[in-house]
Amino acid sequence: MVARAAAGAAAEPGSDLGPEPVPGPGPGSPAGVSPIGAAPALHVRVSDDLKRRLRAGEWQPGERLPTEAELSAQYQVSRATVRTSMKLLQAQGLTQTRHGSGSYATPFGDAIRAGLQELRSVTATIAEQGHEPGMAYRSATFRTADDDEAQRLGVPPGSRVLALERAILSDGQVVAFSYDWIPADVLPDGFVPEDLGGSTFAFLDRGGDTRPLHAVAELHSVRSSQIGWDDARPADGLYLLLDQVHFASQGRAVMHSRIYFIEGRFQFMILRTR
Amino acid sequence: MVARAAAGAAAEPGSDLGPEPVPGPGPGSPAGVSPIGAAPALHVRVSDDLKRRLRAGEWQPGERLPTEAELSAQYQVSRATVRTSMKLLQAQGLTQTRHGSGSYATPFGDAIRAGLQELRSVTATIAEQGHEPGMAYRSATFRTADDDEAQRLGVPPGSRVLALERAILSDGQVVAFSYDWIPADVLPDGFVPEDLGGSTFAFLDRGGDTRPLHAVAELHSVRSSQIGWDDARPADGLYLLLDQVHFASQGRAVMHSRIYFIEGRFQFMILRTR
DNA sequence: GAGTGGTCTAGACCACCCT
DNA sequence: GGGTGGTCTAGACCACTCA
Repeated sequence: MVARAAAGAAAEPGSDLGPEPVPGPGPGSPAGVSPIGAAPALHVRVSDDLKRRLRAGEWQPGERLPTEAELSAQYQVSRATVRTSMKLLQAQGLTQTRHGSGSYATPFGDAIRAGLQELRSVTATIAEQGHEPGMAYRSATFRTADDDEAQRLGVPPGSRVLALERAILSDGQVVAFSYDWIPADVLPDGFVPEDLGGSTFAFLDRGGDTRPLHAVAELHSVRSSQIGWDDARPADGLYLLLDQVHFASQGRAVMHSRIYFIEGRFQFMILRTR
Repeated sequence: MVARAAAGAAAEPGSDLGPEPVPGPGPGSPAGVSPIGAAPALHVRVSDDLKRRLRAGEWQPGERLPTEAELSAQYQVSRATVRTSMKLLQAQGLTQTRHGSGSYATPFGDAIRAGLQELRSVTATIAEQGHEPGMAYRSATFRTADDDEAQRLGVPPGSRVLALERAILSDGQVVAFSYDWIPADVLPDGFVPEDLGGSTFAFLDRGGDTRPLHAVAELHSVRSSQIGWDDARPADGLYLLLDQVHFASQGRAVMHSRIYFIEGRFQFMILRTR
């Protein structure tokens, strides 16, 4: 059985050539230098390059992309890898694929972006939408987690947690009130609240093994006069609540957030696909 | 080159054996008969069976599932197929996978399911959560689209649209009020409202080129006494509004829906990843 | 260092679209 | 009927985890 001796072996380990179509269209491109660390997976590089070409307008909305076989030849990768890349594009709503016909650039394109399914900090989302994010801390105190809170975070009842209360701003206007709880053992030794800086997300990222990878979010409609503070509160007391627990590797819960978005001040978009 | 003569060829076409672990746990199960039409893909059957076993409690939350190699042997499929199945489970938040360690049943479990990012009909979501979906039409009438409506659907102002008003039920209880608009030219010749049947989604699916592939959804918190009808309305008038336009192939808008979910009666979950 | 998931390849056949 | 995407297999090597 089994022919093919020298098969297997993915892309040569040393191949640090950035994403680029091999015999492709333009002449030798400047090759986007990969910063440090491990190179992204092949299918990610291919996908990134296809994104670049889409942005560059190589295929207009509705236009058909090259066939999988053609892309496979262009990038010198297997068709399976091309297919994985195409899946990424589809998931981001950049292309549509029709069985027996081909893959097409979607008419939407840039419009999307603020998708809820992608785990990003609120401030990052605001920035990406072209606004100036801001943050106003109201308090940052250590407390003892009550039973309910401990359960959400998967820590023993009575554990210490850092409780935060913040207002999230966009172009100087309050768009949300955020209540966060972070288990004390997630924080580094000698931590003081000042270390948090602007984004808790960025802070957890720096921790290495506390980097949030997933969040399980629940959505609710809430009306209350008890949420928020000062005159930033909306008159009607109407909020969209994003109640989420963030998980790092190992399935470790690193933060529980309840973000009350003031209805009408923040755009919530979701691209739904199947 | 190329050994293996009788390779390739997926599962024997005739194999209508429902999803079941081959040498697996329980003794020969009654094999859920697949109704009509094409059998689901192998990886879907495997995935469905794993879901069944998860529901049955074969692996408790946090517990490790068998390795990919083991599952590959159990189901007599390639590891690649097992991996595709696992991806489905992950996307639905039922399992988490840790590189070098294994796949684990999530601590969330059943709660999830209603993942917003997956485009499914509300009735399908209800059914998948183990409840009995229902639908009560209040009206189905042809109207002239106003400018705003026409723009959302990408049809000329003044076009005819079918306007629907429905209540969505779960186990006999109203969980949402739905207002839908479908361009008349999406409907087949000789259409009468009775053709709609239970799910508009299923109806559009039958149309071939009207099958919804994407939806761009917006979320809002709404409080109003004008939504809904009869005594099914909640006292506080609080709703979570899912305002979405469905697109079929070619980027054609085929339906605009505003679904007002009664706060507290429907679980909205999103698995956010990066 | 053994075990487990992550990535990638080459090849095969099927289902669907279009001309 | 030819072309295109959809599914599946077998095999290989790599990266990570954990005892």
